[in-house]
Amino acid sequence: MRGDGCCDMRGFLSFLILFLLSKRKMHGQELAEEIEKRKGSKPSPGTIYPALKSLREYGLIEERKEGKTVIYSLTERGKKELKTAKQRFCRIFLGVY
Amino acid sequence: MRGDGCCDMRGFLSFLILFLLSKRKMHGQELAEEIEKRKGSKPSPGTIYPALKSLREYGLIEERKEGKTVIYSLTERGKKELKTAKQRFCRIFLGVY
DNA sequence: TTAAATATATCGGATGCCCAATATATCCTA
DNA sequence: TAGGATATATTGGGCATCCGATATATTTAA
Repeated sequence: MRGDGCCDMRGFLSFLILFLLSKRKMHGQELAEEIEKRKGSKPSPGTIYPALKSLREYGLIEERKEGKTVIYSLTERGKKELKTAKQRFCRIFLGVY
Repeated sequence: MRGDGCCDMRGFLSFLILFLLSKRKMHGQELAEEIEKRKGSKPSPGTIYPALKSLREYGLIEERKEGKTVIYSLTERGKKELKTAKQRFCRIFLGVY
């Protein structure tokens, strides 16, 4: 339990990244800003890049280098994984609007 | 990232407990079973009771001993905390149905 | 061609969720 | 009044998330 009240809710970052990338492909900084909009604080580089690396290693996202930035997008496997993760998510939090 | 796919989603337990107790007061085992229904696996005693203790120490839930069992319910502060946690939750996961 | 700015990436460590094992207490049954 | 079943509780530790600090690469500005 941390200062921001109860309910740490750690462990949702990868899920959120998959969800955001399913809306549109983005590079890391864009992702960090989208997350900041939602949760109030911007994830640090030490948070966002290891998470992206992990998702890539699991074959759920792929990268395309484009000059300075790297564009991340979902793989087919990532889309499938997001779908089942969503179902799990919805069953767990059924009724929490 | 763990075996059950991506998206660990740990750190939601306290939140879920507050939510479930807002529906009806329960004792620990009932809570564990409700959580099992939602997430598929039953939290172990070493998970559920420390979580309850923590929530009690933060003044978010209160206990009433009743023979063998202990009935847990939300305090006023717990209700308030749940409300803001819900708002945070909904903003973070906006669009994830 | 420096210098600053931006993006990506890694490392070490703090935090705390969660579990397995174990212990205690109460209730029920024979 | 034993013995089993159920509920509560604690302890120790594993492990993933997440952050701060630091490093590298590319782009832009001067």
